[in-house]
Amino acid sequence: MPELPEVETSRRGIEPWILHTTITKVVVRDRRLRWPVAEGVERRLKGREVESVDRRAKYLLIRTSGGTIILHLGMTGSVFLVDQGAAAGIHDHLDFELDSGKILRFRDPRRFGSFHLSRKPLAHPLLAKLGPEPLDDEFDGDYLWRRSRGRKVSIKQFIMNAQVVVGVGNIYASESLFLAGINPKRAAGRTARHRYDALADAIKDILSRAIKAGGTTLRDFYGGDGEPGYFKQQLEVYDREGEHCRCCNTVIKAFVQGQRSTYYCKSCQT
DNA sequence: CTAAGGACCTGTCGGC
DNA sequence: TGCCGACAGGTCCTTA
Repeated sequence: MPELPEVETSRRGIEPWILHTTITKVVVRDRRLRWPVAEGVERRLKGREVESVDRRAKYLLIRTSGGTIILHLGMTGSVFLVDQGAAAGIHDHLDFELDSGKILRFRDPRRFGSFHLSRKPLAHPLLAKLGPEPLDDEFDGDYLWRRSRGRKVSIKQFIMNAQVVVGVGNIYASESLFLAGINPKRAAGRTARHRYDALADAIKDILSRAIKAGGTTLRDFYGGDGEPGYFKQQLEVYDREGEHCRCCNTVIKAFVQGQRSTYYCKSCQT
């Protein structure tokens, strides 16, 4: 479900509700997430105040005096607030009860999401080797070009690799390649420097606009405030197979690449 | 080191 | 109406 804009939308949605509140109780209904939820997290978090709500890649980082909660939403995860006493559904795996009378609830039907508690979250094995944030200044065309030398993978799979750059998932990979005019099948190592300049700019542009629109809701994404994302209306190629390119009227094609669907316009993207 | 494929899960949708 | 396969916003792990 969530790529970087959706996680950032979730972060902004929950932050005002949980910052500087105290966790009075943690309820784990199902420990079977992507990795089993560690024993004892309930005790470690009880009575702790939420000191900050951050994001690194697609991870939400909720810092408390008892350690930092590292939450990943996987494909179908979401976080939202409900009033205390609200009935939990079958996929509501985690509750963080707050002294404000609200509950921060984690729901995840497919259970690809994860929950960890760490004193040093950025050094956690899952986060330690991640590439740069796409919206940071250190991420640019020169960086992408340098990292891509000698790589034979397609450029689409290259930018979806979190060790190269984080946060670019299946939707925004197709979208940014369209915006940069690059064919997704092109080999990463055989793509010219000036194209990487355009691609880095496109990634920053797409992600910024998607965050501004509250993310993309295709099926079931809702931000922490319960609102869907409105970026779907701005998608140029993703999920538009058989429809016409808004730029040149060519029919949008789809094919599978690395077991993920890719959408593109064969006329605009070379 | 890189690249490719499988694995983990549940829900939904289209076709027969 | 009911069943069955295909597919879905992620990413780690194993194998070659």
